[in-house]
Amino acid sequence: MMNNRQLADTFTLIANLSEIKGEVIYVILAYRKASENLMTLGREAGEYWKEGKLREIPGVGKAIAEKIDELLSTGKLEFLEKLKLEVPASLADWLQVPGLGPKKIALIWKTLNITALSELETAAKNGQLRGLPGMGAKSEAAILEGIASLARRSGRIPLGRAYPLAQEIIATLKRVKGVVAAEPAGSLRRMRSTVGDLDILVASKDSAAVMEAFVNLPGVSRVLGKGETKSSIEFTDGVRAQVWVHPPEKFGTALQYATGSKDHNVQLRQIALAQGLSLSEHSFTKGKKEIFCATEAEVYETLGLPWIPPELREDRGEVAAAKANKLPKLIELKDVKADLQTHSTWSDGKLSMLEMAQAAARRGMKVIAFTDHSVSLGVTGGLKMEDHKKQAAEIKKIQKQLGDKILVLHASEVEVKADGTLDYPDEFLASLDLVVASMHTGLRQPREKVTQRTISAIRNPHVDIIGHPTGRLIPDREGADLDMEAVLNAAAETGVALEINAHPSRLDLDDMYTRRAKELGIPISINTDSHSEEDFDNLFYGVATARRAWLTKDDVINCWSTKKLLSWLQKRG
DNA sequence: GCCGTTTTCGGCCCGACTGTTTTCAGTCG
Repeated sequence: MMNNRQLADTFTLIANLSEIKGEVIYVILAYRKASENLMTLGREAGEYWKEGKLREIPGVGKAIAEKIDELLSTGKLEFLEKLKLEVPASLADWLQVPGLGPKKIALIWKTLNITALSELETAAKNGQLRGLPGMGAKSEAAILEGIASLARRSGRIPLGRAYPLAQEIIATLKRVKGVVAAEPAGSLRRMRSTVGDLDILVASKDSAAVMEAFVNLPGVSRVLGKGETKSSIEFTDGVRAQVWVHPPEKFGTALQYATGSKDHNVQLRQIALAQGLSLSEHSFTKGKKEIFCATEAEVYETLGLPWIPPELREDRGEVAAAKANKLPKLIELKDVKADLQTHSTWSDGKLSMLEMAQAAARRGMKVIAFTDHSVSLGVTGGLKMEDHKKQAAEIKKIQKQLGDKILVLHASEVEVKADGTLDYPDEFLASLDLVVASMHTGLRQPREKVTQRTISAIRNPHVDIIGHPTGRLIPDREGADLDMEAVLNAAAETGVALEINAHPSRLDLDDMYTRRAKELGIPISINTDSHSEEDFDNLFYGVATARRAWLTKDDVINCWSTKKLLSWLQKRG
């Protein structure tokens, strides 16, 4: 059965081919919207389908519901097959080329009768594109450069790489004379796990100076555009960045606009229109009157709304919640008091337990659990059962040194083996303070098998937390093909906690599934999985993911008082 | 193609930038 991602890809393909075909734009937008909503559903469309409730999925009406039904029943779609006969599917790849849109693609395809990207490249090299209506030598060169940059770019940029890079750029821009403020915007500010490019917003009256500094940043290979309010660049590694410059008195509307998401902004504009206001990145206008907002809070206030945190601005119900004054009080970094998955030199960590505990304490942690790997994960120096006696003795010793600065828990990240059994027997697991069960191998098992494996770990009464539940690695590896609804239901039943692994290459569970987990009342645990001191700083990304999932500090066991956490662990056995 | 405290029909955000235009179309976010 097709999963949400495959369904979403199908509708994106329909949208792309329809666009090249020249279909009315709103039909295309509808397919795109449905595709996006499927990607961020948190629950398989197949579940809705079984219940006969496909149309409850936002953006899915009669026509798209019928198409989903056909895809889920037969795995095929007659409509798409016919569409491919009209517009060759390979043309959809052309849309990935920066600077090439549906109109030009259709023009080139129909005039030169070519469909492969390689043919397009050859045509451009041979000078066959100049001379087509509206195209000259520059368009031709831009397409060639676009194809080359496509090859350089490896898709979306992980947040863990994008965020520090953006901070560097911001630090440089803040030193430019006249700059009052500089902030990340776009999906970067909304803290999505991956971003397409880096968006940065600057407040200054002297736009030219900022643009000059921006296009001259170290490592810039191309300037894609340079204007008074907006410029964009590409670095040698293919990463793209974009800056907007607005005067300080317009910074609020500009930051709100540039942060998005697009759909969130559409909602705000509609509220504005209902009040007779028009909202742009520059200001509100009412007839000839213009209202400026220097801060974002003023923008929302003008609309009669409380300020909405950027992580929520995905058009997933946040505007309605704001209207009803029911926005959650989101978890913050300072609320986290415990790190329940860390590694020391006992397995593959770089520092001793004492050094790790001290580093965690310096960051305000009150509890740290050492979850060194279990025996079967040989490459990590996994611990045999008898090793744990020695580790327990060392914990006793360092606890004396640490005093009441931080409480050290003796734990283990126990491997869920390919056959679904855990690496240690139950009697032994019962003797540990805390058990995290994780999968590192056999992630490509068939859906049923890998799901059953996870559920059997969830059902083990000694397991407290399921570590990085899907095993995804950003941006390289998709997670296991889990039946997530079954996994979440099992977790809700047993009360086990699911982890948001804070490492930026994991962020697993993701925001969508975490939000679904919250709906089902499942406790969440945010852990850094630290192997070194710097790794503790990744907590920031884990908390951001939790915020995107609408979590409050009560939803996260790492924020509980030590007493409450220990009593929860004790009850679980 | 979707959707509804202004609509079951008529809307659906809109401004900036570039290139090929001589007043605008295409692309992008």
